[in-house]
Amino acid sequence: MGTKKYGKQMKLKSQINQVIKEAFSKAGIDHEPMSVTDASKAEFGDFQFNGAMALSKKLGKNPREIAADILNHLDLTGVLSKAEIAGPGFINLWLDPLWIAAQCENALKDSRLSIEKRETPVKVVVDYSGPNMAKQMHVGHLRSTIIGDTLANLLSYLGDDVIRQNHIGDWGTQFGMLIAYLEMIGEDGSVSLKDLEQFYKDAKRRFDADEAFADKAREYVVKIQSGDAHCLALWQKFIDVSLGHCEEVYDKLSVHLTRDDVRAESFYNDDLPTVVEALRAKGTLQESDGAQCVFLEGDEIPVIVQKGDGGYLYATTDLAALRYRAQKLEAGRIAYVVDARQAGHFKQVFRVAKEADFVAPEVMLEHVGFGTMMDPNGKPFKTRDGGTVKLIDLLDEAMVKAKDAIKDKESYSQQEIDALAKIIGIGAVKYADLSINRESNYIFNWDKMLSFEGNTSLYMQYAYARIQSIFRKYDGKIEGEIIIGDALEHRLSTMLLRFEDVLNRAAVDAAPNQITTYLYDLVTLFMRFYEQNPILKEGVDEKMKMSRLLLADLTAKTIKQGLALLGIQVVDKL
RNA sequence: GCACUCUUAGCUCAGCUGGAUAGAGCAUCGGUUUGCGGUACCGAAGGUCACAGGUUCGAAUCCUGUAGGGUGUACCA
Repeated sequence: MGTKKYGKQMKLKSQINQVIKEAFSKAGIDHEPMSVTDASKAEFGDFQFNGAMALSKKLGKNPREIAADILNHLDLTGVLSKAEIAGPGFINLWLDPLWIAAQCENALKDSRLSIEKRETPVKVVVDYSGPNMAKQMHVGHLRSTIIGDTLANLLSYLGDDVIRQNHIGDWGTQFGMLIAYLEMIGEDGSVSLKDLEQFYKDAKRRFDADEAFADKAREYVVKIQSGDAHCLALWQKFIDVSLGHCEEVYDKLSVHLTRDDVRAESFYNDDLPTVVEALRAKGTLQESDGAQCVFLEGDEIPVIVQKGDGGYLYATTDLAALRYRAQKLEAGRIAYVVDARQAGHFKQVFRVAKEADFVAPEVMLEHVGFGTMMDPNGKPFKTRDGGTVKLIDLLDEAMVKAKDAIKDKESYSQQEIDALAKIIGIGAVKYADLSINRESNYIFNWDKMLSFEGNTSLYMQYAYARIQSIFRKYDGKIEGEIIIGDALEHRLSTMLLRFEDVLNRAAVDAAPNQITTYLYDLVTLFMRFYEQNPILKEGVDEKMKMSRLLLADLTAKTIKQGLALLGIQVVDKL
């Protein structure tokens, strides 16, 4: 048992790849080996190397021969303990239980679970949420808000320098109407603005019915744009209140957006003429039907940056924002967490920005698109009368429904129940969204998301609480080492070590569902382990008890950390 | 019209850079020495991965075409 001398080193796959690479070199194979993959079945080991088949043609040898050659030079003294050739030339790999155990023990000692921070952080702008100040946040903002926040959490955790940007919509003709109405009502606005949706409707009704009011609204649009102090003050008041509504939602969602992250549309106002000028100077600008356009090679439709009447458009603002982010913020990666329907728009804007040198060629521009939220019938999510569902109402409903999931309500105070309901309810809504492939549409289903069964936040939270209950019951010192006793312990501990790779992969792909899939697999495995390998029961050997407690502890910590990245909390008791 | 995208079990979804007999959950059926939280665990059944070609040693995955759905398509954002 004296071989646990391995340092703190993770990135599981890359370590195994390193072993393979060394074998290649010793065997004199002058090719870069492909990466190992997770074994497709437990009986095939922990990982598998499939590169022998691919090399067959290049080396003019049959794949099993090549596999044998690699295997003969494979170092089975450190990370790996066993390797076998199977089928046409697969190499199945088993990790060394001692090595696994040592790695898990190291992870337990480290507050970051041995997850390394990137040595050279990338400055990443994550643009998400972006609500329109004229209206209340509705379900359409949910996905951007929580996917974006998760991405920001994740990248930040992995060591990137994350800059959150909330590109709120605070500019445009509708604000003339809204502030004219605000002024007409004459109060400070805080009362009537309680329900922005209603306020908007009232203003619109007035606008349509009252010609004088409509004129005033139009006049006010011009006045805000020309910097009229009175109108700007009204406008500012309105934005403040509206942003306050958003913050209420962010707070409920435990989303880390603050006023410091706000870079509103209006922030770029002064830049818009210079963006157009810069494009003109580049010679990419062309007039068409009175509008200033950029025609991109191969695209039918131009990017219009200035209207015939001289006004600017959202493409102009996006270009200004891109330039600001690339040049002022010095971002190396800019991610837009926006509805997939805007794919075409971003594709064009990104191209223009690069071609105009607003953004250096090496800067990664990505549209992190996502699908639409549907009702259980597969239709876009709406209220019964066809209106949009206010996000705050949806979240409140989630908390109400969540109360049913609490086990012994009698043993909690009302306050505790409310706090629990928030953690459960909001967690369920977020998890349901984050656990499906970002790019596809998803069907919103209360019963499913608030179930204890399947890949849900409650199943995770339950597993976590159950582990905590083991520790409450044990209530003693945990001292000892991890012993990999059986196949399930082997699989569980290996799974625990995969966490870092999963996070890195999810960060690259901007895919939160890779994290949830992992957590679900981990918890399922733990539940099986726990069922089969008693921890506190009579007759369990003391050393095994300690080992299992340690594994349970690391599992709980991994669940907690994984959920934390998704912005979901855990509780010790459910 | 053109462009983009999707189609995997009855339902909801995984399936990572192509790899072995395509995986989960729900629903259905059956099981678990009073079980450390049974809101759990185990098992059975269930798929021509829309269809047809192609590339490859190997395709749900890559390419082409067909059918069906969704979305976008110049002065809204």
